Amino acid sequence: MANQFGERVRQLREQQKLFLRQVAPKLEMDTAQLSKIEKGLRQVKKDQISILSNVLKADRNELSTLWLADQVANLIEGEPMADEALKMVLKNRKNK
Amino acid sequence: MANQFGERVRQLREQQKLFLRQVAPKLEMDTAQLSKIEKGLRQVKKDQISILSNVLKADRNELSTLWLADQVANLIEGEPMADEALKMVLKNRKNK
DNA sequence: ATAGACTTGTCAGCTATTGGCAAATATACT
DNA sequence: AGTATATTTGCCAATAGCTGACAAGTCTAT
Repeated sequence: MANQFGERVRQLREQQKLFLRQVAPKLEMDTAQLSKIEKGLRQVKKDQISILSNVLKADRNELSTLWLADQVANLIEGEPMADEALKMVLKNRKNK
Repeated sequence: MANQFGERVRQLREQQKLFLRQVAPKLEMDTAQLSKIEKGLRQVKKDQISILSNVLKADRNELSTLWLADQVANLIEGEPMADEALKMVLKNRKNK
């Protein structure tokens, strides 16, 4: 299961030398939840992504992109027609 | 909301000159449900896709691809970082 | 062994989705 | 007009899936 988002959050948090205990309250959750988010076992809410990027002094677009890429990757994982479907989506997007 | 899958199903069903009433029972559902599926208001189950492609004499891969493309399109719709995320997913897939 | 950081498990409560039916609408035919 | 057939829409109980909250667990260092 793709979890680039959670891994990056952990990396950023450790770079800032912050503990789960320090970050979790900013998101109004406990350390257990944040731990699961970093491990990809729980979903983060979209509005929590911008809070996270503030607390971790990260680029909001970077985190949003990683989060979305994980969603897509999980959706298509194990799907034989994944490549064709992705190409189709890209093609349809360009026609706009 | 993307619904290439449902539109194609309807097209195929009409080409085969079949009524909802004739197709729905093969999927163990009523006409209302199948109608909603064709309109993209309800999800079809994956194992129903192959049944549909048999009944409608269609290519299972084509329908699977359309279905998956819809899922992805709905997931990323309205997301500012959609293009970057899609590119990231494609790039990660190639490294395998 | 105590403390601190993180992880894991559980589960009630919440939310979203589904299945099934009934009623409404649309279209065609007499 | 009315009748018949096809499709659509609305509703809601049942189900499935997810979340929040807490407790208990592991791991590491002192």
